[in-house]
Amino acid sequence: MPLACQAKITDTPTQISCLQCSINTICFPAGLDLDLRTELYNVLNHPPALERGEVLFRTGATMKGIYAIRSGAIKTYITDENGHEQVTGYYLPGELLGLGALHSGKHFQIAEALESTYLCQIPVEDLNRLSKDHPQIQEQLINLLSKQLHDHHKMVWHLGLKNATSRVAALLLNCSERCHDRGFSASEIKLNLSRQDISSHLGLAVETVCRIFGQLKRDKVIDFKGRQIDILNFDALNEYMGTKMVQKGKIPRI
Amino acid sequence: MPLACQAKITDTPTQISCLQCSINTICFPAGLDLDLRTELYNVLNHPPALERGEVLFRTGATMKGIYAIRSGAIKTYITDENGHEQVTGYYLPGELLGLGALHSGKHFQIAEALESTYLCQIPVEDLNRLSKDHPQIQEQLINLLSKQLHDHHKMVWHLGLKNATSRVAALLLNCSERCHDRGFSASEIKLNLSRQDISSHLGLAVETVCRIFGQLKRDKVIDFKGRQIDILNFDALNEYMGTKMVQKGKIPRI
DNA sequence: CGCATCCTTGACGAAGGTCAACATTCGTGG
DNA sequence: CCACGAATGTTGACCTTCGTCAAGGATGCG
Repeated sequence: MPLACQAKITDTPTQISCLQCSINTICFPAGLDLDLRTELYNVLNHPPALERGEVLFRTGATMKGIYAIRSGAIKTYITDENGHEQVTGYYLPGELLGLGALHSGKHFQIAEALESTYLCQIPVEDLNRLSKDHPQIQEQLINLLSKQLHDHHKMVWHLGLKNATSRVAALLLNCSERCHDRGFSASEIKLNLSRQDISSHLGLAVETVCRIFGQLKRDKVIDFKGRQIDILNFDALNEYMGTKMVQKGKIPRI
Repeated sequence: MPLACQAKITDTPTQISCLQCSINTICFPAGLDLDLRTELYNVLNHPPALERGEVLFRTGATMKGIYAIRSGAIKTYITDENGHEQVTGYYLPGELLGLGALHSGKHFQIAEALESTYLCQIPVEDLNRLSKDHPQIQEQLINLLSKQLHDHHKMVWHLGLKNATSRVAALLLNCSERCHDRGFSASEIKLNLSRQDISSHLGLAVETVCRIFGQLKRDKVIDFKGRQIDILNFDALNEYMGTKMVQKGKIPRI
């Protein structure tokens, strides 16, 4: 019986193996008998790849399943009446998507691929069916939900930071940490959000994000080329995120 | 067999009945047999009231159980090295606390009572034990977690809004909605956070929060006396939260 | 190659932070 | 019950940070 997905671990977040995946505890819980493994293998499916700009689900759509990202990246956002979008989340390989819709069965946000993205999906009906008979699976689901909740608490913390630089620093460190947790490099990260996406996520203007990136580069805290970011000085970044840097003239003009 | 808590529904969020409580589906799931009800009644306990300023749990503390607020209010916050605190959440009667700690067993934030607060608690070990035998309970827990996740997505959205007034409006509307969901008044809310707490939560200065409150009062969008807030014009508040209000001179000096 | 999209930088003004003074509320002890 | 002080809330003056507008550069795609 082959495992469902067997990608290799690489240095930059491209493809992820089941070992690093958020839902591997669901797909392949420890100490499971062969029958259940087989059944899981049968319900776990791989939708066709999403191309950049393609939408996985929209606001109000019925939840079809829970998704884990195998490779690529997804952003979630909401739009107001004027079509103006605000990014609410950014998901990396190995991470789960759309769990906030479990209780209502309806999605609240729009999920869009930022690049070619491969997913694993477990359809809700299969999940529900298997859950009924296997408390282990439910237990894992509870753990995953709790973990996500924890991550979101962190995000609320980061978004409540008072100045632009600390919010940018928090985003970079958060992304770095998540990459690291999945076995990728913590210092060389590909943040495939446009500057526009980043600014909308953090509640800033695009130009402010650019200027802060530029400043961090000049200060040799990070280096970047486009969306490929290299963190050079974690300590400095942590200080920027903390309260220390609320002093005068940290980001002078020119 | 008496039910565990039998408070009455009132107009302002003081005490909540089990009917409106988040965890009533856990305490008393529909179609449960008498044995399980009895067992639930036995594990559900009521810790002594917390007084204003008392701490329910701290960062790093072992999770003892899941808590629902019967009456009162709780804020959660984190502190940096300098002891500066940042509020990350605000919890009303009928709401759940500390679910983000389920996966690790350790709390990440500090939870502190904002006034005299009564709680219901289900100890983790009892929850785990009952969960093993009763998939219904686990299912409910999954629903609750998913609901919270959804709420936090909203919070991330609100905190990403670009200007101070819209963030304040979002907080007020969010609070109003949650009061309404629990059967309380949507327009007359007691937001028992200090201005300091609000500002720290929204990433603003205290003075800014005061000025925005003052402006909203002058514009007859809200009225307030201390922490008792009366929403007079929901449409206006919604517009403030949206993008419309990013025009010039909305908050002139005097 | 040419267009569209994204990124970057500058100049300027407005929103919001900081500092300071004062008002109000609340809790405590006389 | 009042008096006092501490904590909290409010307002004003001033200045920094950040948003806006505008222009130009880089990148990618057909």
